[in-house]
Amino acid sequence: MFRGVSALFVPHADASCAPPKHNTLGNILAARLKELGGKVAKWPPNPDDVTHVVVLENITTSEVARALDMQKTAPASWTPWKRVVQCAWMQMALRREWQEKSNELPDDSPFAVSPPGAEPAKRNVVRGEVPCTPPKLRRTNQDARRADGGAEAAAAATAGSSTPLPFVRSTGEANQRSPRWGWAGRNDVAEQAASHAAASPTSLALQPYMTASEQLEHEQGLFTPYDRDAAAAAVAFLRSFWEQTGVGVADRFDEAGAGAAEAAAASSSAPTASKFQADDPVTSDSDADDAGNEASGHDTMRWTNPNLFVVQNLNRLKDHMGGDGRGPDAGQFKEKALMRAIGILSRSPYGTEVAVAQRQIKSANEILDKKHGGEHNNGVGRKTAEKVTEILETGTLRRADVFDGSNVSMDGGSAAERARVMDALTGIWGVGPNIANRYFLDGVRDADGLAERLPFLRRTAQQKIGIRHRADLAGPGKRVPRAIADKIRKAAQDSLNEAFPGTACTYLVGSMRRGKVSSGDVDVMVVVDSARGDGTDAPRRDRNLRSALRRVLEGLHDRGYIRRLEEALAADPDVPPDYTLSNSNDGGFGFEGVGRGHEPTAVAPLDGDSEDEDVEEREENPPEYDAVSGAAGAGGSKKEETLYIYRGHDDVQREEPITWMGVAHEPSGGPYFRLDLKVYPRRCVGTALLYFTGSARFNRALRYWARWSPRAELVRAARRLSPSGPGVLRVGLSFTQSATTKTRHVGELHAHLEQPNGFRINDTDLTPIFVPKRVEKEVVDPAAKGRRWGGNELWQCSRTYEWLSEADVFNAMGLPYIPPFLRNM
DNA sequence: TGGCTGTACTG
DNA sequence: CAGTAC
DNA sequence: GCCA
DNA sequence: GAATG
DNA sequence: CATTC
Repeated sequence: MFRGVSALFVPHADASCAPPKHNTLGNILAARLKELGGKVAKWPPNPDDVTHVVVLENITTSEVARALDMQKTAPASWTPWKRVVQCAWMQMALRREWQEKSNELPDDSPFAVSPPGAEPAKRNVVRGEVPCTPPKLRRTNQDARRADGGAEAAAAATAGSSTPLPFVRSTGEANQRSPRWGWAGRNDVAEQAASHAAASPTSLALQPYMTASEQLEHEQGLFTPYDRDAAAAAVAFLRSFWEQTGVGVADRFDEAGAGAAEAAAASSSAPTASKFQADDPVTSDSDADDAGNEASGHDTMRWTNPNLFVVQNLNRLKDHMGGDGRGPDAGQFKEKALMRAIGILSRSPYGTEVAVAQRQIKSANEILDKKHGGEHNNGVGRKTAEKVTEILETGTLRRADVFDGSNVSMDGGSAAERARVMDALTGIWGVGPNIANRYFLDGVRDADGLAERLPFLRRTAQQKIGIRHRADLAGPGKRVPRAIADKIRKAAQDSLNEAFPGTACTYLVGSMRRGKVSSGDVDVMVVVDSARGDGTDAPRRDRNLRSALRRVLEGLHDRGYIRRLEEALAADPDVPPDYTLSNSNDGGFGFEGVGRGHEPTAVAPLDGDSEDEDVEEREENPPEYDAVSGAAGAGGSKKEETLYIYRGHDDVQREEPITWMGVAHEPSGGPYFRLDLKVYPRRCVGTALLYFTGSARFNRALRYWARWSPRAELVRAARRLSPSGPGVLRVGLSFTQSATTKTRHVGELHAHLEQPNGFRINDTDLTPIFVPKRVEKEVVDPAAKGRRWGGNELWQCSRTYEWLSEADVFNAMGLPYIPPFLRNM
């Protein structure tokens, strides 16, 4: 097709104008171009050898000229212009070749780059991504599809909440639903447990709060009973800390706990209280992590909430606030702020006025007038209050109207359309707000539209899987029933038992462990006890965490739950040419998913003493166990003076957690769902379970509280755990760069430490932290370029602990054990 | 004005 | 790094 | 958006 | 090509 | 990934 074409690739306007390298879009295109008989012009180019100038970005010809100038190419020789076209043209040609076996070059005029002097086209495209104008053809197709979708949606709307939920058993479940704890009061703990037991046939009758996986814990002596009231109080307390919201509300746990418990009990006496369960684990169609949505004005809100109207309006606005990830101006936090108000209102059994009286939400005026004598507003401040006032007074929210008005246009389409498209696109696994936004600006309107472009997009493995299974995975109604999750867990356990009897244990975690009867995905955690078994310290391949994961995957494959990569590709009739080529990362396991850490990566010198080691040599001669165990996270082997970082090498003992995220379905067929596997060493079962059980909000609340709340008990707990008192320490410095905080050792800080005053929690550790107070000496590497200790950095105890149960973790923090089903925040 | 959980991985 | 995910 |  | 951000 | 070494 490209015979006679000699293309010069221009990377992009602000690049250094080096020829495109590696796996860039330019390279992919260049490779295909050569395959199809074209030529790729060398850089710097000889004008005579070039028939097309292909730009990887939507730039003007003058910018191209500037780019060429920088390469010392006489601009004069480039006039008159050859065809300067967007790379989309080549992509289109390639697609045509692939789809239609066409032999003709497509018309390039729609892809011509605007001439010098013309208004530069808007740069609404990621570098290297398919730029700008979508081909006409697809636009009409889209219109057709959109019309269809609209009709369906309308039909669904008239039918009420009858949208079929593919994964949820259609019979029975609705009738098993019962109110849960929380607003409804203390008895509901028991009720919840009962319904939980009903939902989980394998639960022990005697201990109704145990899920199947807890039963397993119990058998292993890991389960700890709990004090129901204390746990409920602790949850109420932590909840008040949800993301900074409740800071200062109560400094003392007991006071706050008692107060909250009281409030809960009081509200339970309200006649209609049980109607307002925002995230009933049994009832809810979505995970608790989405709470707020559930109370939204959509068809999930079946009960009558006096605040429904206000909530609906706030929610309309919230839907347009979707975030820019965690960036500095991330809408994430605005969204969260709105959700706080929405949550308060939707949980309240009273109308707004009553809620105001109860201080569940302050009245707009009150907030505007004063600060409540120092009290906090539950994180609902001026702007939100104004919005509530507006809704109450005018019956609508202008800002939301503006967004929702279909005639309001913004880059790439109307605001209302944007919200819809963003929803559809972010529903794809691997596509977040930023990427979705780019696609929107790019003219993509739905997942199918994105799928059409897939061959010409450099995308992550996740996104490819996400797109391939978009029909099964996307959308709010797609849920996995507990029974299937149980089967998967059991299959995993069985596979391990066959291969490595007695050394590995599986848990069903995620929302399932919190007692939900269905979930958006299946989370299974594997714990490998590498030390158990033959009684020696010697590493064994079969105790390797990675081996365990491989074994689980193979077992799941043998039983028909997951596919090998080849099977997935073979089953897909529409596999585009480069679908398999680029950057697919399956973790080296060969199954349809994204594995983590499969190649040995780095051998870095420790303390800068030794020369760089040869990675390949190390691979050929796997290091002895002693040398490697240090690398595995136990503190480094000073003897070797080299820190080995292996990403899951089968020959070494690997003690770092390993994950696999992929898709699975029932052996008999049926829709695919997301499956997450994570393997941990035994020493962190407790913290790992805590993390992987969630909920996300619970984790955030807990971590935030543990780190920042200078509660006496917390400090005492930290001191109890900490091996050393105050002293002079050397610490690294961390700094913020580009909206993310990086820790890098750019210097040393000699400071007096006070007692540890909090904890830092992650999925492998709970460590006491110190805030260095008086700085004595600061030695900063010039490379730090003036960056200094910010004052908020923490020194973290380097000692590692064994967290063999969740109860240990709670204990260490001075918290009562909080059972999983109470963690649905 | 900076922080809002903490971490690992891709491309 | 920016982005995504858990 | 809210808070310190 | 590996390392870096 | 894009860029630098």
